[in-house]
Amino acid sequence: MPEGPSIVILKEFVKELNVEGQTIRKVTGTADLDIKRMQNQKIITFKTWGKHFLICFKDFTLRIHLMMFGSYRINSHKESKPKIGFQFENAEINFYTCAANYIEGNLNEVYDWTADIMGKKWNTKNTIEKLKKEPQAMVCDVLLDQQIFAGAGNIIKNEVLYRTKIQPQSNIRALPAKKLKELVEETKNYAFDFLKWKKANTLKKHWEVYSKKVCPQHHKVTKQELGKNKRVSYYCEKCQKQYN
DNA sequence: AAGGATGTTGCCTG
DNA sequence: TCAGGCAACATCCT
Repeated sequence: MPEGPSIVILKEFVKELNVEGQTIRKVTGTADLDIKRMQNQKIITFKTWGKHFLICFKDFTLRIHLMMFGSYRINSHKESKPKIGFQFENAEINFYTCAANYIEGNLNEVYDWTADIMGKKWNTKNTIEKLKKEPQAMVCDVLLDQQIFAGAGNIIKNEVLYRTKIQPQSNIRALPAKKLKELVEETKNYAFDFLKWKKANTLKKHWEVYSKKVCPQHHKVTKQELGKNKRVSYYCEKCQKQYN
């Protein structure tokens, strides 16, 4: 489910319900949280930041993270009890297998909106500045750093590195300025391609290295756990260059 | 059909 | 003491 673009799709679906400004009739669920707090409260709006789905109330916000296995149903439900579910006068939203937490006060004090790769305030220059502060970092690590590329996940990481022809172990400091800029710009470009393909149900079809055995040039794809986080990197040793 | 994976947190250990 | 490692969470696809 996750990665930023999928959360944007969730937000778009939810906004179509036109429940912003409406009062929640009933909140149900197994979440370890004071869920009754939201009952009879008016929803101001829905937002996203990276992989976070945000339900905003007057003085607080509910943050939902779908993690690896999360799912949701709109105007329907699964057989299992939702982790958290909302009933409106004419609509229903249910979330399963997610992490839910309250954020108190002003969201702008919690979130750096310029970090969200799907957001309006995201910008190349700002992101390059952040990257330059971590010259020793590997590109496979920074692409998963939510403070820099909020919303990027392992699919985006691998596909962007293939597009930009950079091997995942490369260090930031070793990338020529032009290449660094390309890396940053392509992350946003790929994220929006991801959004478009996900909506069309054709995302997997467009994978060039992620979960693939061969790249589009018919070279063998290397699969390796790399970086601080030991997440899997898929890359082509022939098409992608190692910088260091 | 067992194994792996689009993610993150927090506990345990050396 | 604290950073790093790793389990936990929980579901669906291959």
